[in-house]
Amino acid sequence: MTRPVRPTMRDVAARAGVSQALVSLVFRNAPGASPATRERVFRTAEEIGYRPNLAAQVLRRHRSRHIGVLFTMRQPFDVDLVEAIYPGAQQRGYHVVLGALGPGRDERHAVEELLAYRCEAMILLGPATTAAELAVAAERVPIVAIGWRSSGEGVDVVRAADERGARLAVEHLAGLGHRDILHVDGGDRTGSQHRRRGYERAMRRNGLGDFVRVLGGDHTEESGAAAVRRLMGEKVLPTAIFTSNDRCAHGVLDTLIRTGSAVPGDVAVVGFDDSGVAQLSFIDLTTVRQDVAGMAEAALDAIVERLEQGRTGTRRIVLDPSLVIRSTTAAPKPSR
Amino acid sequence: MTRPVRPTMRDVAARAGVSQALVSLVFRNAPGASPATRERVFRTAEEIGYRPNLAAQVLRRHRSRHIGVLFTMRQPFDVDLVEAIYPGAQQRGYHVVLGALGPGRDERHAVEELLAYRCEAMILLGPATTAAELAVAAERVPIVAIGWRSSGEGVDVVRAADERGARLAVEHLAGLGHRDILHVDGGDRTGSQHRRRGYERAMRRNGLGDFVRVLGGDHTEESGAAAVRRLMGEKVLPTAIFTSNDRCAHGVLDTLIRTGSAVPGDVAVVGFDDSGVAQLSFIDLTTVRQDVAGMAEAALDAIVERLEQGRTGTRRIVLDPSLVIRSTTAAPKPSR
DNA sequence: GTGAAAGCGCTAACAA
DNA sequence: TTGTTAGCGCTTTCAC
Repeated sequence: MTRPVRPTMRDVAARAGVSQALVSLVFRNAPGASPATRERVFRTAEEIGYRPNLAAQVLRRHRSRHIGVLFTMRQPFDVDLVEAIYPGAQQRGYHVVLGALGPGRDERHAVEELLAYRCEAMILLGPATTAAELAVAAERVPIVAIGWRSSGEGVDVVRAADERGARLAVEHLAGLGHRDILHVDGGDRTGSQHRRRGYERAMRRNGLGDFVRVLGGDHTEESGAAAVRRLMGEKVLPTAIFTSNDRCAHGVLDTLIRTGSAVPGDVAVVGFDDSGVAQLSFIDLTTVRQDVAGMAEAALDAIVERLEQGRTGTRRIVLDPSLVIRSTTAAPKPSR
Repeated sequence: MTRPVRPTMRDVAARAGVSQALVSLVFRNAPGASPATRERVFRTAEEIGYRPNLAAQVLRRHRSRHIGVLFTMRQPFDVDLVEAIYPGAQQRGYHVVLGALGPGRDERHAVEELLAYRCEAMILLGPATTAAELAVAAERVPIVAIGWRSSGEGVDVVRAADERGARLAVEHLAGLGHRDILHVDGGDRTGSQHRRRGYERAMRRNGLGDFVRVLGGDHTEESGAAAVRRLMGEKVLPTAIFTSNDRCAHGVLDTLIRTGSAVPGDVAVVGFDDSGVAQLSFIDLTTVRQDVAGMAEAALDAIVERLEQGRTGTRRIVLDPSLVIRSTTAAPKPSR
């Protein structure tokens, strides 16, 4: 069991015939080394396969330049966000450390782990943690919650204007002539409460207060499927269904089609997020698009402001969603 | 911009009135401290909010106890594996460091990053990297590739018996009376070639050599949808379609249903993986199940063997897949 | 049962 | 332009 001892800066220095400090200089791209030396150091390092020891760097620099990102692998929207965060972080000179949430890995645990890695800041996607718990973590490092509303101090929030998004959906449907528009909500999931409220208000504002109807759900396909199955017991289906996210819409859509309802002929469907599933050619879901790239940028900017510009006040950034009209919506059948 | 200076072991030691070395002892659960001292150290640490500095630990111990896991967030099967790896790694006393692959984040880059974090070993899920490239990385740390075939030395491989899996699918369909069984393959994706070969062989072995037909695809929903659309131009559809993975099967399934074909009435569909999508109630896909838990365990064991038991020879572990019969398969219509 | 001391690989201030 | 030096926070002998 030979431990593969990796070359250190000292080894590079010895081989290149310079001091170890100079090697450090060169690797940090700091000024103060002649081009010739620079070249030689790099070549020597290459030759012996040297790679900087991040642990030593972090220890010495008192900075890790790591940003922790907590997310749920199963949520396509979270994945979209993570993919947008990666390049943005790199641009700003930070590394991303992923913390996956899931069965058996709760938020507390994951936050602790990211803290142990010496993350300088954390981005939380759709966190379920209470404000109080977050505040504790926020004392240690800047925290940005995406898609989450906090009244807690110290936690920056980036989110979509969920209510406006829901209004876009309702007005689109109402504009097509729909009146019996049902909402499958997202329970206590990210943004759900405000999407539901936005739905209710928009319905009333459009004179459809009598048609307001909400079925309980969450942000999974199964909850959408279950909602439609519950509906099947009734004589008439609503002419349109607006769901709290795309995964739920997927369940609604597929279950409708499999039970013989045409979409959008019999029932129109609108989702929320515009995650990958909505964009599949055979799903082609009309949905409320959240500005993923904008959210990622805003979150990173919020972190940089705190880390490098000394901001201390809490920020709340709200981004406007937009409606993406695809093929799951059309005017209701004239017969109704 | 006050840098929040975190308490160190020295601080704990000073406050508890012991030496710093003793605090270290206590935190490592090493023998040699009285219960009273132990208690006091822990209490003091708690009081001042001390948390061990992982960077310092890694630097000093020459061990990070980190295992890097490279995966594709968009592949449900990869996500299943990651979720199985987490608890297994923890049991064995290791931390998991995630490296996400995706657009703009290639394997080389991700491997380099995990290496920089001082990962002691790496698990690669369905890697696209060539053997040669992997061998370079394998010189530094033990590498286990899941679902990948390597002839390269030094890289352990854990995979499903893809050919057998394909045979299970074909024999199930043939047993139901299907003859015209088409395969949508996975191009160069993980396991595809062997699934295709398994399909071809099983067809011939069952006297269906004349019906062998492969449509090119990959492991995405769109490739399944595209395959069905290509098929629509023809007078008759096959009575059964076997795809190289579940996502592709999803595209096949949904496109069939949307274009008016009944499943399994008109066309039977079989996927591969048994990932989350296959288990959705409204998809309920008959599929070839890969033993995710078994693969995760095998990969972790392979790593521990190398790291702690000094194994050096290359291992190849092949796990048997099994057939999960759900509702997308049935006997073909008698008319045909 | 406890403490002193050396040093992991690197950075950064200072000296030459 | 280059070298010297003092640690970062921790682990780990080796004394006491």
